[in-house]
Amino acid sequence: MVTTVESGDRAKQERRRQILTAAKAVFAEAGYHGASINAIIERAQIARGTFYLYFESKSAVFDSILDQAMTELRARIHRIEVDDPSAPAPQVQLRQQVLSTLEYFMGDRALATLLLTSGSTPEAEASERLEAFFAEIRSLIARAMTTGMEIGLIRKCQPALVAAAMLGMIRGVIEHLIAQGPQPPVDDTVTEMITIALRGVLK
Amino acid sequence: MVTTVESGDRAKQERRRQILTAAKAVFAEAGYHGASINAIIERAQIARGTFYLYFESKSAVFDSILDQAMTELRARIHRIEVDDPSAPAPQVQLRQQVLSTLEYFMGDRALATLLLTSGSTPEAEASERLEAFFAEIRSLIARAMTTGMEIGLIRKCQPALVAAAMLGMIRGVIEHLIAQGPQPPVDDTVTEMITIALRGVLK
Amino acid sequence: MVTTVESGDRAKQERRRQILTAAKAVFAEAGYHGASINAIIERAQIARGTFYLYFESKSAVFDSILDQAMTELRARIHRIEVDDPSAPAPQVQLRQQVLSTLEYFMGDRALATLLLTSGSTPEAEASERLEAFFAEIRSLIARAMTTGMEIGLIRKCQPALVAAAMLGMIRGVIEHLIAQGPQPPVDDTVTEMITIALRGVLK
Amino acid sequence: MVTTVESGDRAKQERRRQILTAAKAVFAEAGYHGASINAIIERAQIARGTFYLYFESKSAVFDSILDQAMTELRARIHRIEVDDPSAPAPQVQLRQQVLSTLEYFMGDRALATLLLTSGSTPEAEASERLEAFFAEIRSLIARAMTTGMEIGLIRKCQPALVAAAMLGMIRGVIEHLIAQGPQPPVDDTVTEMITIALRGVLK
DNA sequence: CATGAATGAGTCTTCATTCAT
DNA sequence: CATGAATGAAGACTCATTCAT
Repeated sequence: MVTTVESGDRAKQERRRQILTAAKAVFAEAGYHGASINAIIERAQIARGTFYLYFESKSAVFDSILDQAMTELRARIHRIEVDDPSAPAPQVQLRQQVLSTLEYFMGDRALATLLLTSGSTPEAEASERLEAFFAEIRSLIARAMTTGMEIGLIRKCQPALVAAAMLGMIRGVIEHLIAQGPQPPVDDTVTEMITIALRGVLK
Repeated sequence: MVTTVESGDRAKQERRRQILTAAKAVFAEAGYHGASINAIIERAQIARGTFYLYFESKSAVFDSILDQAMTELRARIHRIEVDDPSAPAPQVQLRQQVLSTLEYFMGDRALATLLLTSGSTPEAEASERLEAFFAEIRSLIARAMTTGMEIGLIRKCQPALVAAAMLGMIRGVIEHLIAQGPQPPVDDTVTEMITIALRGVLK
Repeated sequence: MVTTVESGDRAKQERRRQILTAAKAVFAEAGYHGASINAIIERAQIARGTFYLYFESKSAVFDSILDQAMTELRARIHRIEVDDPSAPAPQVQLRQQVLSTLEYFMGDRALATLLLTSGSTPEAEASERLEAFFAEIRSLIARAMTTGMEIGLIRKCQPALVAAAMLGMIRGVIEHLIAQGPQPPVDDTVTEMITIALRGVLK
Repeated sequence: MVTTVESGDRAKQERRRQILTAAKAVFAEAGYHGASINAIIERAQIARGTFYLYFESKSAVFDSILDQAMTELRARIHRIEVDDPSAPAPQVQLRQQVLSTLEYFMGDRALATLLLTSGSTPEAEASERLEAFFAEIRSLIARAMTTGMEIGLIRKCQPALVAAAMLGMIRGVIEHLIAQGPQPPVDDTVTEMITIALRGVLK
């Protein structure tokens, strides 16, 4: 009995995943408005009603996808620790976070596309949260800049502007990697990105 | 008679502009799918049928807007001339182009929003052309990098990746400026942007 | 031009009427829930979108129908004037009101059916107002009873109960008339109804 | 073995009742169309499939409820016996039947609501039978009137019309009692009702 | 017998587009 | 040229019913 229930639950989770995956792909291809429940259920190979057995509405799936992605990303991105001597060097921490983030996106192209393009999309309330998430990251970068200036690591600059530029740069690179097709050696890319950010392109 | 026709033509052009302006605002606010013909004609103060007198379809206005913007931008962005001794120094040329571009966007926020967010939106064929336009710019930057490397101005780097990063950075900054509200001193911003790109943020 | 506009308005009113009539019939046949927009537009010979050009929603038409009916009925039913010497005798007033009401219903069977059966139907807010309307009438009758008792015309009784019984009786008679088919001589019916109410059926 | 089967049958009957009770409440609250299988099974605390183990369809439960009610009512209402000297006086018989009917309804408000409002509801075939049932009662009253006229007890009147009025009156009163809330002294109400019917409200 | 996941026909509503005036 | 009434395809969502476990 217990086994039955458990396998039932597992099956349910499986279905949910299946729908989420289909929805993610459709949203990535067509955007929130352009995506139709029809397209999602066709891709997921389920009946119309089944969709609504697992999600309350179109915007609910959308929100669910973005929320999960933001959770995953938050787990990969933190403040860089500069005071704790037991922590790795700042540049190592930075590299680690960028690498981890890029790898996450490369592992789920559809999701990356979604994250990059769904800043618009009113209607779905998660969209605002996505914007808030980006603001959060910009703020993280800005504070890193301020700290860096204080400890003499970073040159005098406008932290907010630099943060906006950096986040844009990251997005640009991710877009580039996605457009490239399959697995590029993310490692070298990270090195290049960080170099650009820290030293620019001049000789 | 000729005068009448001419003034008629001028009036027609005026109407077209009026619709385009309204549409631009609506598209910027709601995105391609979220924008309704209704919203556009209300904003333009015209009747439903009149809209279709000037544009074939919803996507036609959208395309028209993007096309015009791309034309304007192409007029502001060129290859940087390094051989011609009569041309200004490369950094001056660069600065001029970036400044002109930013000023164009600041003068038309709605359009800037559109350009930044309409990478998604299938349906409207201009969206692909927009993607092509961005590719064009990335290619311009990439070639500038290659040239720069050849003449020993730029350090060894992956031009395509750098181009993606730079374009992303520009988009990030424009987003930032738009979000800021009214007229910031674009001039300083340009200086900062170029500094980041060329020298990074390290001291 | 004025003529055109006016005829346009008249045409619009005509359309509205056409839809209302169709809707009334469908609601009467199938009840609020059972009635589908499909059935209404088929009966009205219009396209789906046209319906929504004239009414916001299904419940809006329903409300509109009931509201209009209640307005019409209110115009036919008033407090019976017993003090004013210039007014007709109470029994004449009563007869007049009952007659007028019955004639109204006989002139629009579908509407009568609707009024008689839509006490249930939640969802449409007019349904509550209909219930309130019936309560209003019951209250009118109850007060008439009280007054009648005071002036010694009516025997001692429970006004509220009598009111409920009387309203029920009226509804029962209307149902009966509708079921009968075409034009019965409403006049005799009214006489009988009033006689039952005032003197009962005993010899 | 026999015992098991019997207890099984009894349990089955129990389940059936449980579902009927739940359904009755839901139908009374929401009407036939407004009632959902979902609401019924939630109220009955059973699984979706179980419902269909006991009833063929939604309309089948509905029919079953109405049928049972009609059976119960038929057991309470008969022709009034005027010839048999051993029978109670006609007015006593009348009183007994009205009282018994009212008590039945007061003991099951949900059912009363259902009976009063389900005259509409096509779809469920029992609705027609309900209409037939009402016709049956009207016919009973009409024949009582005719008989009454023949034996000089009732004044000259139109039996069919009087029957419709009387049935309407009964329904009006039941509605009134239900709306009142808990147990009013049904006895006095019956007296009033019969008085109205027989002698009217004039002094 | 009981369960509840799955189904898909059907519902209301929106909106880009057409066309008679 | 301008208008706006009319259209109907398409979209999101509900719910009675079925069936494998």
